[in-house]
Amino acid sequence: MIVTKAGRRMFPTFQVKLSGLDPLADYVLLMDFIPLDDKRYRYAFHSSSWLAAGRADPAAPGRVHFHPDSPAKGAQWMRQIVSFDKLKLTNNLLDDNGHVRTRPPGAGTLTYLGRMERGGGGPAHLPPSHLPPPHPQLHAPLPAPLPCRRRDSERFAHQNFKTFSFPETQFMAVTAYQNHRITQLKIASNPFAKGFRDGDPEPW
Amino acid sequence: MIVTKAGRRMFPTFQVKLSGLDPLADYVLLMDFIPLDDKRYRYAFHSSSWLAAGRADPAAPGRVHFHPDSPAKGAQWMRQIVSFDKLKLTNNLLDDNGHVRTRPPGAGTLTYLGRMERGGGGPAHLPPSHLPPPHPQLHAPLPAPLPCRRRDSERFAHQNFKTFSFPETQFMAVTAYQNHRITQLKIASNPFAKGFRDGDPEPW
DNA sequence: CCCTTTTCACCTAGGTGGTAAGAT
DNA sequence: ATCTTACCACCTAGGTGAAAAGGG
Repeated sequence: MIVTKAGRRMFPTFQVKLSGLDPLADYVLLMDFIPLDDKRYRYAFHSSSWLAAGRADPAAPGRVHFHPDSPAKGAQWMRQIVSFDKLKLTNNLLDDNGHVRTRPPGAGTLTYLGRMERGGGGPAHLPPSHLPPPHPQLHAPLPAPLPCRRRDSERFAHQNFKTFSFPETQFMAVTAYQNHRITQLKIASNPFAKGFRDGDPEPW
Repeated sequence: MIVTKAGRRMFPTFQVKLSGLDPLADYVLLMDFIPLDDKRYRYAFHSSSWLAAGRADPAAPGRVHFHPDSPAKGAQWMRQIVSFDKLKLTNNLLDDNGHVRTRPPGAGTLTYLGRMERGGGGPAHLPPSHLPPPHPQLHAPLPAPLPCRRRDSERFAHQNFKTFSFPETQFMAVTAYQNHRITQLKIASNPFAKGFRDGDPEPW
């Protein structure tokens, strides 16, 4: 994924379909990102692969992205696919513009994973001792006590929530694409990059 | 205001600054429109004025527009000006696309007034016997019982809310502008109509 | 040298009133 | 005759990767 100072959307967007919620209970849905390890990577063009190259910067505080519809009833969340298309990735440690979200310090080459959470919110980032998680898993949200709106929610943490992560959502965070095939895949599939397409439609 | 089948934004946007709320309580903010009378109007070009011309269609059920940030804490509402810029006016009696909102039946010439409400929501339209209100007033919201999210809120009505209306927010709903000076005012002030401006900037 | 930031042309997405055609 | 709809050119607003410029 491209990461910028102003914040860049993920593509494709992280989307989930929820089931098993209490239709009448209120839920807050949120997402954060966990480094798969504490290494820094470098792309080796000759072998077309990522090579470990030193340690990553010390654990960034790790921010949390609340789904804008939070809080909402379980019935509302389950009605249709929940899309985190407003989420943006940034490498700016300061600037916390509204929905702009997490990424680690300087190096643009850490492996990340979308993690969806629930509950009061809070510093949902796992303590460094938990890293790296062997296999990212996806967990699902639970009902919460009612007074939970954004800010207020951030007090409660690590209680009454389930976390889910998906291995297939791993990605490399970069400030510029390293692999030309990734670039072409994005150009071919992201509507906003249509201006860079040439010729043959949709072989993806 | 122009009113279309697909829904048209108001311009200028209805905005309010709130004070006196309980910072920690949850509030739902909503808005609806009340005909100033039950007459139908026709624009007389020769006198440049609106003339009453028969009765309006029977009271349309009158829909309600919930501010998208609802519910939120009083502190959140008071932090900055609350803008209803997502609100749209429509003359389509059926089609209730998300945020699209009220307007009466056929005639595009009724006088309306933005009315902001609070509480469970519900059929906030006043019964016909209350029409026309002599002078539209603006009322302010009150704290509500917690489980209030959109749909669920619509059960509760006429309880625990205050209504405010402003005389200066009266307008004529039309399907096409009748008064050329209104057209020019909109073109001069609405950024999206910049394409129709010619020459001199901002004499408004 | 490698990585990041800035700027840009080119898109998507959607809000304007004008205009002509349609509806009653 | 009057009101409404559908379509249009022209905007705002913002999401793309490319390319050039900047920084350690």
